[in-house]
Order: sequence, then structure tokens, then C-alpha cells
Amino acid sequence: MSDDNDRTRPRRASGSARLTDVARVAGVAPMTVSRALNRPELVTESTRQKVQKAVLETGYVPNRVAGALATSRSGLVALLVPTVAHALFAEVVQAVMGELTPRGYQVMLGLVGYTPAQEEAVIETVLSRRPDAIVLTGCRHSPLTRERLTRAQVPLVEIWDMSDDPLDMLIGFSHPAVGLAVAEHLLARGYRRFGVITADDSRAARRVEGFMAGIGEIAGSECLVREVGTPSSMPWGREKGAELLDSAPLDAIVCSSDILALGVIAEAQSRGLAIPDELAIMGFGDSSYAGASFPALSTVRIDGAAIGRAAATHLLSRLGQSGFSRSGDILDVGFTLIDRDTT
Amino acid sequence: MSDDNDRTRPRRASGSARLTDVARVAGVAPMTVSRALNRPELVTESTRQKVQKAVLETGYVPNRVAGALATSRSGLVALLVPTVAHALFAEVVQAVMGELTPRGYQVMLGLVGYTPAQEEAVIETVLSRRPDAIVLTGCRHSPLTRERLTRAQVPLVEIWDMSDDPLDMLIGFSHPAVGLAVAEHLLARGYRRFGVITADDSRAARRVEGFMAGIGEIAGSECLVREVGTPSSMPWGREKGAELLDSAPLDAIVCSSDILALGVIAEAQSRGLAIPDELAIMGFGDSSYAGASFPALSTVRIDGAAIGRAAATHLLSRLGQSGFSRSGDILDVGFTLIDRDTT
DNA sequence: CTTCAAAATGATTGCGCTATCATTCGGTGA
DNA sequence: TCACCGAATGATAGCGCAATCATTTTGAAG
Repeated sequence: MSDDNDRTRPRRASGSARLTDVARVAGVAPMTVSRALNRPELVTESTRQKVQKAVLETGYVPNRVAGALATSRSGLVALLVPTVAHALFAEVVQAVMGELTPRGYQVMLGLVGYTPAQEEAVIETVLSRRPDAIVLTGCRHSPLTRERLTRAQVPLVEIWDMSDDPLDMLIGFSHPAVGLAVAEHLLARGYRRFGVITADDSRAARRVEGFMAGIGEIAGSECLVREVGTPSSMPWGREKGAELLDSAPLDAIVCSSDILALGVIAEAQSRGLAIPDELAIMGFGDSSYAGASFPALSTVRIDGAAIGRAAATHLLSRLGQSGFSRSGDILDVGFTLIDRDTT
Repeated sequence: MSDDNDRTRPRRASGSARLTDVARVAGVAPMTVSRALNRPELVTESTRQKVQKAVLETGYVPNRVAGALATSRSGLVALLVPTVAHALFAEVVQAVMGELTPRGYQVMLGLVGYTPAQEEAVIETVLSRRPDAIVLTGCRHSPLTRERLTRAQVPLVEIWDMSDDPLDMLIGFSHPAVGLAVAEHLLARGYRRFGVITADDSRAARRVEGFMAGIGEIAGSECLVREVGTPSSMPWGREKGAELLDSAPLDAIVCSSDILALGVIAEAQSRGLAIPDELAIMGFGDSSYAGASFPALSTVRIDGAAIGRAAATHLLSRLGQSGFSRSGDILDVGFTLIDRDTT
């Protein structure tokens, strides 16, 4: 029987080159290779070149897993958004990555959906990667999530919402204020009988609350609400728009996203309703296509890229520091009501 | 001077609980805790409960960085797309994550843009994380990238393109075939004088080549091309559309994305051109809003979600296996030409 | 040609976990 | 009752790297 190499079977699976291999080829100590690669200013030009040559020769690719363990800095930033299938959040992802990638950080993307349970699960696995920082959409979390995040002692930005008591940093806007602004806009135009189509999403719900509060102040105004599942889509908008229009005479329909509003436009057109005279329609998000619909959609613009950039910038300024201490910074980037041709 | 604790300063920064801490609290060996958490079937019910209790008590969160180093399995899948600010790729991301997250894999997102240089840079840093698998958009890579990926010996799916010689697995569609199909469709409708607006993107360029080849077969057809920068946008479409319409009389304008096509529609409408009688317009991607424009946009539908799901599924089947061996599987998911009201 | 501080390099150790043994425990049949 | 076997648990070592300190080399001044 062949028990010759049974004893000291090496554990490493990947045959790829290690720091040690490079060091041997370069004829220097492993530590010198490490320095040549990570802090070249500490190394003579000539050794740097020897190492460089050895790296090419061996095809060495540093193992950041090992590096992360040794330094307890993972170089990973967790970015948690409900979805990327929504232009608004895609914009945020794009902006955050645009800032972080050039600084050597990599982004671990997590989709938390719109339910606390999913958020909890994602947060747990994300924390097990020991990210250097976290960007988290929303600021209404389950107590367990709050506790885990607090314990983790990691720089954190909550985005896309507003609160008085952020876990750490907060960059976003007030959803009730959006609803209120929409209400004021539509009331000023003389609309009184409203329909609302909203996704099953707590932030959308708070926009609706703000809207209701706004119209509640004018006697004679009324409002019917329909909820749709996620993801929002044109067919959902059209279906629920039809339901609303069949239920009661309406002056305006407010939607929790532009894509729903497009569905309502389609339904209104199919019924021969004049927009906005017989039916006004309001979206949310100012997606790239909002100005291209016919008629052009009135909506609320959120600058997702600005939120993403600000989040990344604030985190980066914290990542330089050594110890962790809660920041408490709050930045309200606001929103813009864009009045096009549907209101 | 206080040199009392200078000597053996502990290296660990984070004060968070380790496996050892849990073991001490539970009164078992660290290895038993590891087993209780990762392979509970190897452990008595009673110890499992002791460990569970100790985990809660200590607030232990496993350190997957250390775990990855010990097992040389990172649990990370790298997902490299040009951008997420484009609905098509966002759909892919969403689908891939939808399959992988429930299986315990986390996604490291990389944006490679549309230039080989950026791809190279991203690939290098990505490989340093030792991902268990890679999903990579496109299959035209620089020699350096190809070599690095080959050496990495990691299950890999190239998506969103077609080739005879994939690095490992390939799931996508043929871009020239898309161009050809569009040409045939438009020629059949009687259009002969074409304009093309295309992003500066090699895959779009190959669609254009296919298109040119298609119209080249019909005598008397001609074609003017205008290129736009990334990201594509409505204003780009409108501007280049105007340029084209000013340059020569055209029957149809073909765009490398739906959003450009919307810009062309806007320009055509502003000039009072009847669509499609005086100007036909063709998009690409069948974005959610394509059917909502007025007139509804003719376009080419790509099922990004199907590609993403297939990619994830194929990778998962490989991740079970032990050794690495190149697969060579190729899957062409095709595309659908959607004939709406602009052609 | 020394001397000495600063710069460059090297040796050692540990980050937190799990693979891989070795050991102990509990139950079974003679 | 005791040897025996598989199941459960424990001890040890190492994954690949960088922090830290020890040692060597360099170069400027005397």
C-alpha cells in the first residue's frame, strides 16, 4: 500500500503562488515582498524591481483573504439596497461604487428587499465578512438588526430616509415630506378626489401618509388607496388604475413610482381620458424615461447619485480614522417636485 | 514612563467574540463549537444547545474571513457587469443574486465599464479575493485578462455574448445576429435609408456590424452612423438624432439602446415627423418603459433574468464538485424582435 | 577610515478559523 | 463484567499574510 505521502498532505488546494514563492524567486524575505507590494516607499528601487519581476514570473496574485485576516481590514464595503431592478437604487449603487472602487474598496452587494426578515438575514451574513463599512438603505430596522449593527462597531450610513436617531450616519430625505409636497401641488391645481397606487413598501407607505395628511387639511378632499406587490410594473399600474377609475370618479392618481404611473397613463389613454384635465397623474423617482412619456410625467426627483456619492465620501473620511465612534451626522438632500404635463 | 503593557499588546482590534470565547462560555472545545455551527449533525443535541446558548450570550458572529482562509473557499461569487445603471444589466444582477444568496453565497459586484483597461483592473482586484466563481459580462478580453482568468482555475461564466471559444462556460446571444435581424425587419418594411446611433461599446459595435452586413445585401440601401458616449441617455439620442436628420433624408434610425431611441422619438415629434411613416425608429433592450412610449417603441428583447439565472445555476452545479476542469458549455438564449409602433 | 543614526531587510508570531488527526465516551454483545 | 466499535469530542497545526521587533546595510559626518 502507498502510504508514502499520506502523512504530510499539504492543506492548500490552490496551486497558485504565495508571497513565499515570490520571495524565493526574488531572493528576498517574504516580508520584503509584502512591503514591496503594499508600501513600496519602504523598499529600495532595486529590490522593488526584483520583486516586480518575480511577481510576473510566478503570476502571483495577492490573497486578500489572508491579508484581511492579518490586518483585520477587509477592504470590503457592504452596500445594501432593496433591489437594483429599480433605476433609483441602481443609481445609488453606481455612485457608491464610483467613489469606492478607485480607493481600493470592493463592494459586497446585498439585496434586502422590503421586508425586515430579509434584511435581518442579509445583515447577519454580511457582518460575518467583517466589512470595513456599511451602506444601508432605510432607517427602520428590527431591534435585532439594530443591535447587531451597533455591536459591529462599523462605520455605517443609512440612506434614502430621514430620522432623528440614526444608528451612525444618515443621508436621505423625508418620505412624509414628499407626500405632503405632492398633496400641496395637486391641491393647488384644484384636484380634490384622489386615488393612490402604492407598492407594499414601508417608505412608500410613509409618503402616502404624508400625502393623506396634506389633503386631510382641505375639506371635501378624499382619497382611495390601492396597493400593489413588488416589483412595481406598468401592468400593475394599469390594473390598479383601472380598479380605481371604476370605483369612483377621480381627479388625480398618485403613484409610488414612475413605472406605475406609466401604467395609469396607458389606462387613461385607453379610456380616452384627457390628461391632466380629466385625470391628473403623478409619479415618483423621475426615472430617465419620465420626461419621455406622452404626456410627459410629473414626478418627484430624488438625486440617488448624490446620495450615493455623499454616503461613500462620508464613509471614506471615517475609514481613515483608527477607532470607531458613532458620528450622528445627518444630511437631508431633499427632493424636487417636477411639474410636467400630467398634473 | 508607562511601559507596563507595551510588550504583549494584543493584535486584534475588534473586541468582538471569537469561536474561542463561545467555547469557553459553552464549556467545550473551540472545534466543537465550529462543528455545532457548521455541521450540526456531527454534534449531540445537548452540546448543540449549549453552544447555541453561548452564541447568543456572547453575541458571536462568525468571522468568514478566517473561515475562508482555513478552508480556501471564500463563499464569494464575483459578478462583473459594465454598469447597473442600465436596466438590462440590473436585471442580470437581480437574477444572479436571487439564485446565489439563498445558497449562502455572497456577491461581490464589479463594474467593468466598456473598456478593456477597466476590466483588467477590476479582474485583478477581484481575483485577489479568491472568489469561488465568477460571472463576467462579455467574452472579448485582453490577453492578460484571459491569462489571469485561466490561471485562477475558478468556475467562470461569460454572459451576454457569443463565441466559439469561451474561457469556461458561456451563456448569451449573438450581437451580430441581433443586428442582422433588425436589418431584415426594416428592409422587409421597405426602409432603405438608415441612420444608426450607437454607444461606444464593442458589443453594440458588433450589432451595428451585423446590421450593416444585413443592409449591404440590398442595393440602394445606405447607412449613416453616429456614436455617443456612455452612459446612453435621452439627450444623447435626441442630439445625435437631430444631427442625422440634418445630414441626410432618412427612413429609419436604429439605436443601440431604448433610451437613445426615446430621444430620437422626441426629436422626431418636435420636427412634426410622422412615426413610422416619415421616420421609423428601433431600440434595443425592451426596457420596461419601451411599450409605454408614444408611439410604442419597436425593439429587441433580451431576457437578462434568464441569462442571470442560467449563469448562477450552471455555476452552482460546478461549485459542488471538487477539482476544477474547464467546462466548455455554451448556451445561446437568443433574442426576440418586438415589433411595436415605431417601425 | 571610523562612527553612528537612519534606512532597509529579515525573523517571528498571530489574525480566527477548520482539516486532520488523536482521544474519550457510550452502548453492545460475549 | 469487560473488551470492542462507532460516535462524539478534543488537541494540534496551518491557511497566507502583515505587525512588530531584531538585525543588517547604507550613507553622511567627523
